Amino acid sequence: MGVFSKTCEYAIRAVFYISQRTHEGYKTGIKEIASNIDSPEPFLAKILQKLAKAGIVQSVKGPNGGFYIDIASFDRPLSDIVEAIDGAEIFTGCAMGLSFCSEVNPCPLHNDFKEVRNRITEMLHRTSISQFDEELIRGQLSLNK
Amino acid sequence: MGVFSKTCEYAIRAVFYISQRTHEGYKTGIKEIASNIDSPEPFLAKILQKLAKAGIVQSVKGPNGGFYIDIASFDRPLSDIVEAIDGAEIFTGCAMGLSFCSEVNPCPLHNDFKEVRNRITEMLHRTSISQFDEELIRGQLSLNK
DNA sequence: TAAATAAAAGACTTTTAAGTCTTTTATTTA
DNA sequence: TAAATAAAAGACTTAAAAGTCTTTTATTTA
Ligand code: FES
Ligand code: FES
Repeated sequence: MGVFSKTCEYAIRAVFYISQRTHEGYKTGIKEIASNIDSPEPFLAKILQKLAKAGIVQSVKGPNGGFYIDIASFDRPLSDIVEAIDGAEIFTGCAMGLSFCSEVNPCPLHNDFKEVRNRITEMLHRTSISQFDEELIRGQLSLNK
Repeated sequence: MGVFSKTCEYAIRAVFYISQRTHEGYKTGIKEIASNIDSPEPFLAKILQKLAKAGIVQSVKGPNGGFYIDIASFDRPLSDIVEAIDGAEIFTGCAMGLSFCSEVNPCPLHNDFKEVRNRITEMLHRTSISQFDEELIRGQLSLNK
């Protein structure tokens, strides 16, 4: 089990890929996205629908249609994707599954785990959707395999 | 979704509870453990069987039987529990679900995520099963709710 | 040694996550 | 305006995680 659900992993990879393609001036169809991020095509379709409803990606139907990211969305943080797919638990939940994390009656791992959680939160808030476009275009970063 | 599976959360809570009770001089039955860590009793039974096979907890059947932790196991790190239940993925896996994490062809989150993963790994290696016994006995830490 | 106790074992069910398929709707272009 | 294209919608299936139940085995104690 990873830190994010499989669905969320596909979502993040897809959004990075779409951002890169938008940066290059293209709208991108599901088939191309799926093959470039190594995900099952119909499942990815479901995920992109959800992201489109959340306003994280944009889409147009018909010939020359596909998915893209509008200027306003380029700077959205990765945390928006994670929250839309997996919810907020990763930002607030207890390491050991207590129903809520608190300073007043903490679990044994609380002090260490809140640092971990903060790091994850910082990473996801600091990182933007379009942040890696150039490195992806240059082929220095990987979204598949 | 948390960082650990639900099964693993129960396992950690149970082991801390058994350690505390062993420290106080008792063997503890499943019913008592389940009610004190707020877990479903028959599911916990399965989990404890697995931990017993892994040598992380010890058990004796029959009257006055139950679960306890032998002296040699007190100092085992929490990572042994996590690895026995969830496997090693949390220590080595890629944030975005690439089939392996590497420096040579990293995903966009690699540099940030390896720090997160290192923190989790350190926390789990540094923390021992018996480390919180006294605070648990004093009621300063919580394993339920 | 019989009865009681408590974990081990394994088959089973339920729930959730992951993945697929078919039909509909919107858009473009010939 | 018809044909082609591509996403949206929703019903559906499969696989994995979570949880339950019943029977067996080991141990103790009366
Ligand atoms: S109470 Fe468990 S992490 Fe805060
Ligand atoms: S390659 Fe993704 S975390 Fe290392």
